[in-house]
Amino acid sequence: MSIPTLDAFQAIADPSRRQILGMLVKDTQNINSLAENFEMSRPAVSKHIKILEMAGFISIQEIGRERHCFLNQEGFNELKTWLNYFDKFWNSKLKNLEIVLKNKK
Amino acid sequence: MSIPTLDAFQAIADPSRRQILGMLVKDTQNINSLAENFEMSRPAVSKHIKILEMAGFISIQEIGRERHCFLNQEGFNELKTWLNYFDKFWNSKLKNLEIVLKNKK
DNA sequence: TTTATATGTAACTTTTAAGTTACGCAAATA
DNA sequence: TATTTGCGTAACTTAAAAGTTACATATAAA
Repeated sequence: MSIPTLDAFQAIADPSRRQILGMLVKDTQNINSLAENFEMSRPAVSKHIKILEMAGFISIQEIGRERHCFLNQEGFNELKTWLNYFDKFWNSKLKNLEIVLKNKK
Repeated sequence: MSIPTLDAFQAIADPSRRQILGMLVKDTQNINSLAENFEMSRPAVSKHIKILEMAGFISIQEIGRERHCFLNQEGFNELKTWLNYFDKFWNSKLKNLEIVLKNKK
């Protein structure tokens, strides 16, 4: 785990981290209740959460000694922006096809 | 590099691989012309391309001894599907807010 | 037909990521 | 106030990813 990355793409590369995000769709959860769902140790889950937080996928609200995790749209938006860039490509390809078909007529 | 992964999320985790995808937006390119843009060796680029292909981000058309790479929508769609799942979450959060505001009036 | 080009692959090294255990510390509870 | 709970972190190990060089091979060009 070592140094946590800030990169959104790397953050979601790990299946456990995607699973954590999936769990937070339903409820806000603290670190321990998230960790209960995994085979791995709590510190391991804790590190995953740190990576997700730094990459903008989750935010954490500290309530006493507990840390409540919830989804943060930022990270997701970063991915969307990237995907949108390629959508322009598909759209222009589609347009080219239309032009070709039009000329054939 | 070793065994190429089939996972779309892992495929785009690597910055060089995202760069390769970016290069293919403009033109279909063969392996060598893609490799020219990188500091790393050609075999390294070749392996990245294999991973991108297996994850459904690019397709390859063999023309003689050359292999022409172009974007494939499949991989991108896999990511979109994943993101859409979370969009439901944001939408329901928004709806809850609307209900709260409505009740306040 | 010799040579150059475009590639894949195997064997290896290096780097990085992911996990572990052992600890410390502050907040809640008994 | 002693104890339990909910964490973070450091030090370490293991596993996987990313890169390298050295080859082999098929196609194209001289």
